[in-house]
Amino acid sequence: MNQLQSLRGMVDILPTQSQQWHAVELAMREQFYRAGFQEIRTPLLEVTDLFLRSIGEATDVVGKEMYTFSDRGNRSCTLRPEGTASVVRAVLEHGLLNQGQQRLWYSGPMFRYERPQSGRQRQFHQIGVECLGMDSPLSDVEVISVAWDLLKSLGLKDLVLELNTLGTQEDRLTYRKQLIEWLQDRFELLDSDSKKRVEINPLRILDSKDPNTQALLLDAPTLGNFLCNESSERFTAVQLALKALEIPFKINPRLVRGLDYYCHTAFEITSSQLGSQATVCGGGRYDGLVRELGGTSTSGIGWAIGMERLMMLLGDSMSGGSSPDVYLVNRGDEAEKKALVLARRLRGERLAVQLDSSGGSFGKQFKRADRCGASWAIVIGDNEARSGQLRLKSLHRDRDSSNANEFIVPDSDWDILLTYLRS
RNA sequence: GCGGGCGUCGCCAAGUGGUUAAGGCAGCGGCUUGUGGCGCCGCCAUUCGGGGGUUCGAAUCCCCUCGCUCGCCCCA
Repeated sequence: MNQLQSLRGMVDILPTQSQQWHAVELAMREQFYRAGFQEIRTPLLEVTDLFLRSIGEATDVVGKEMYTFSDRGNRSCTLRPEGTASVVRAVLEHGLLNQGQQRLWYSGPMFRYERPQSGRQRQFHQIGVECLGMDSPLSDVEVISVAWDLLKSLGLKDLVLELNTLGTQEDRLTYRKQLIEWLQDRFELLDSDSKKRVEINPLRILDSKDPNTQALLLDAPTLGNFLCNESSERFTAVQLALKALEIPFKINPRLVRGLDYYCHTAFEITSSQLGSQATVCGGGRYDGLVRELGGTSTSGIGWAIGMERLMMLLGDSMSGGSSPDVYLVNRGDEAEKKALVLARRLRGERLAVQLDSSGGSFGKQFKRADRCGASWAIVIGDNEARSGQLRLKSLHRDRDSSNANEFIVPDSDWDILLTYLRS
């Protein structure tokens, strides 16, 4: 077929689904408002360097997944692959930290050039929060609880909170050294993917899917043993606070966030119902990022929820089309004009009004009125136009009963008309 | 980037070498140009993702290509 279609991995959200998106977004705004977060909106396009410096050049996101191109001024630009870097950039650019801590939320499309599959698209949507200038372990837990409660409030079940600590930069460096040594001693026993990673990204070998490698790793040194006092105390504090909030969690020592800027608390909320892309929410602490991007050392923590994955979990539990209150059946030149005017007036009264503008017999127009689920039909034909009357007909109730479902109202009697339509 | 599955009307589909490519839903028109939901009738793929080949003959076989989908890697 020569038919034009959307780019691979770019998905349309059709009217039947947009309803559910609105419902979810509304629920989220409400939660953010109550938790004291404010919205920030940043551009979709940023200077490539922002992501190189924040996410890390060795990561897959930067290495092979960015939509990068040169603009007409020959600047290297990138469609944002995630939200945190942009938010931090904006906060620094506008000096928001001079006004104290920041509790921000954002939402919008992100872009990653990957092979699409279930729960993964090239343009996808995230909604997330970023807190800057808050370094108590309690703030980790508060932020996690906002995500947890949010997902719970949408009626999701079977969620698992997975938790880990990545320690400080120094913790990881010493651990990394030890791990590389340990791996090099067993180099020949590793799978081919892991062999390539020994020097580049040894921590990720811990997450290898190869069963032999996994078996081997049972005896490998673990990051837990390399944590400094501050790191392990913090981790304990986080766990205690989660228990106090009665949020269940599972420690997953293999949970290593893919982006360089994470440290200390790392977490994911997963669902067994999502197939192989099980993470619906992921986040963690990133105390080094602000300085990395040129600000004064400031702690940060945040998370992001993948909207498409969330929608998959919700099924169609929150969908449901909207139908108009009134369908305006009209026929005849004079009647059409009156109907057009009436439609506007009723809309001014906050009623949802659909005007039949395709003409045809009354029978045809009623068919359409019925199909769109309107509660009321208002009929204006030649007779009504002449006599200054409106004919109302209830389309839902009283269909089979003997109750009257048709009423005649003078078009000058606005109050009676509205009373009917709102009943 | 690498594997597996699949591609027949807007949607769900039958059809696996032989004259006009079933059927259902949706849509449109009519019975009914002053009244909907039911019913009945009619219309709705010169064409089977695209290109090439084999054959007297292909949606059906072969090759190439494009797309979708699931998985790997990685992430939300």
